[in-house]
Amino acid sequence: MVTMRDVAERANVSIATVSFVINGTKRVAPETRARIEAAIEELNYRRNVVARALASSRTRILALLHPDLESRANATVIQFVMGAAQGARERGYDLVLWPVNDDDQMSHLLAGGLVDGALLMEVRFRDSRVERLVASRLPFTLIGRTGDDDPPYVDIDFATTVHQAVEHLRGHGHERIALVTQPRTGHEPGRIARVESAYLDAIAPLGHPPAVIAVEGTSAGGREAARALCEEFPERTAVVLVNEGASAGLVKGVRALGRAVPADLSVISAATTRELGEMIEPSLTVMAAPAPQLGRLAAEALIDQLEGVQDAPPSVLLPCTLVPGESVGPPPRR
Amino acid sequence: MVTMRDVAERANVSIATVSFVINGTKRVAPETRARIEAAIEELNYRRNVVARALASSRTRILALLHPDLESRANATVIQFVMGAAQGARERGYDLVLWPVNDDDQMSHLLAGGLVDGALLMEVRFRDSRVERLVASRLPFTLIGRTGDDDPPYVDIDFATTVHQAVEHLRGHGHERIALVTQPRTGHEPGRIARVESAYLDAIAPLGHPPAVIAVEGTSAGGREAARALCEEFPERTAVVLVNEGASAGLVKGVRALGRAVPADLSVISAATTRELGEMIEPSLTVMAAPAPQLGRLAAEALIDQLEGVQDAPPSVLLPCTLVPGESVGPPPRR
DNA sequence: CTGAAAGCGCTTACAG
DNA sequence: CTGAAAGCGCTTACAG
Repeated sequence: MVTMRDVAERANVSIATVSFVINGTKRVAPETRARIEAAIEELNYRRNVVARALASSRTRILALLHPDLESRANATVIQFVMGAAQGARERGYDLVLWPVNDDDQMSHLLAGGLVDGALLMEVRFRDSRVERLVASRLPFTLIGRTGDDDPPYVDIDFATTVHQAVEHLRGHGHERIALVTQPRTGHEPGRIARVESAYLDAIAPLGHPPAVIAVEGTSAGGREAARALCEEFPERTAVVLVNEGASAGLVKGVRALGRAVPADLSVISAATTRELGEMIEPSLTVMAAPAPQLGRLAAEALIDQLEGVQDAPPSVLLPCTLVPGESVGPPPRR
Repeated sequence: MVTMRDVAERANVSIATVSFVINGTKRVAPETRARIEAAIEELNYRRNVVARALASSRTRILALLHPDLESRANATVIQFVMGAAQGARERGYDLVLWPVNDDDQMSHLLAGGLVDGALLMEVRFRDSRVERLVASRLPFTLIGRTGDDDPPYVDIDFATTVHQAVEHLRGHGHERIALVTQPRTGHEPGRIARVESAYLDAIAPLGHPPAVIAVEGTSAGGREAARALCEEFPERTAVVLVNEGASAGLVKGVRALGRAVPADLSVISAATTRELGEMIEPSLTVMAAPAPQLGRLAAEALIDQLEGVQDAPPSVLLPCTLVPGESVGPPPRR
């Protein structure tokens, strides 16, 4: 292994000077710099990142803390992860995956000193992991939000997204619009509450009572939502989904119950990928999640924080993008 | 920050002894050990992983080298990634994501000394990255295979999988079976060739000429395959897909051309997730890829290699699992 | 069974 | 503008 000492010897300088040149931390005479750069080139030297980390007490590694995604990983999640990895890499950072199940394990990892900061996925309304993170004194950025006065976060702008979805349906003449979300368990993702209130807000001017259906993010959940829609809310002419995993099941379920999409029921699925929309028959109108961008922004926001960049917005909110498919049409005549 | 020195002082021993206790590398008198463990507990000490890495020249970090997956990430890929992360973590290793586009960047990263070994995804038939990896002298495991005499790898057993798919269709009475794969570009994934030859092998006893259709792994690709099937190979009564991304498009396309699934054409999609099958209408019969297991096995194989574990099988091949849906039935009467 | 000490390969005040 | 030296927090022969 070629070390900084080898380079220093070849260039007839001290290792300190080599370090200054590599890091650009101090001005070095042009001739000296040239000698050092030549030596680096000739020896094909690469600075050892571990030694650098120990000496500078900065590892330039970020952790992505996430629950077990092996099973229920949806398409937006991977886009998010890859966006974060890409964003970190471009700034010279590495991203480690930390599948953590319990808070103790998380604290343990955090205390090891491997990472300079953390990205926390799937943030829930009251999230004990956030407390642990705060206690660890490690800088971090949330993906999603907890309560109101939040630490730095990036998130989908669900309020705007839901409003636009409702607006799109209104533009087609719909007035009785249902919402399909996920169940609010003790530790629901913070977004459920936000989505619901945005929905209530958006349909208020229409003068019809709300219809909220919460089901698991699975095909079975989607079919259950279809049944609820047809039986409990038969007057609804359109539905907004904020439940990626249930989207396909809902459409299949609705059609299995003898109702056509969009002739009898218009469907719009928010916070999913355009690819999902294309897979379903009829092609689903979706609001595509800005997952890759959010992943990248999350990494960048954290790095800005670590490097003390000024004027960096502490938090970012991005809406989804409407991608019209064939699942929205005019409401049926009665 | 609490260091090993703090622990040593409190327990009245040298830091060497603390190290022996923590790592279990040398026997230590029970009383001494107890004192040290108590001190660790009281001070809530955690060994610094960076210092350990530098001193032991083992970082216990693995790299996952992958192409840009931001856009075309399919469901099996994320399962694979998460499986690898999980497997590494359970053995006390960390997994960093390295989105690498060009070989130089890869060599550069490899030379930094951050990782003890690498996992290479999406291996192609002739893959220059493998050469770089060999040149770096870093241990690695491939996901997928290149040519014949391969370095250690884990892969889907495509031969067995395709045979089983054909067998399943034969069990339903099909004899004219087509194959849909991906295009063989200059750098095709190594699996395409394997899949094709397994297919040729499996249908040989049926006595009908092969029908191979290669399309992109997208909805558009799937529709193109549907057209090719209906127009160029109208006598085929069943199709085996080894093209996750084209699966939905193929079914939609076939139905759009007025042919029913499975009444006119039976469809089986290999190396995908069961979730994908459920999303499509009619529910697709799939051969579910053992992606989470393969990810885990890849990490474990690499770690075994790093730790010099004996009797560890150098390479692993796992077939997919049949998950019956509603897309396979008897061939149409003519 | 335990300790003193060298060393891993860098960074960073400090001095000149 | 450059260098000598301390130090980051561990591991690991070596000695006793």
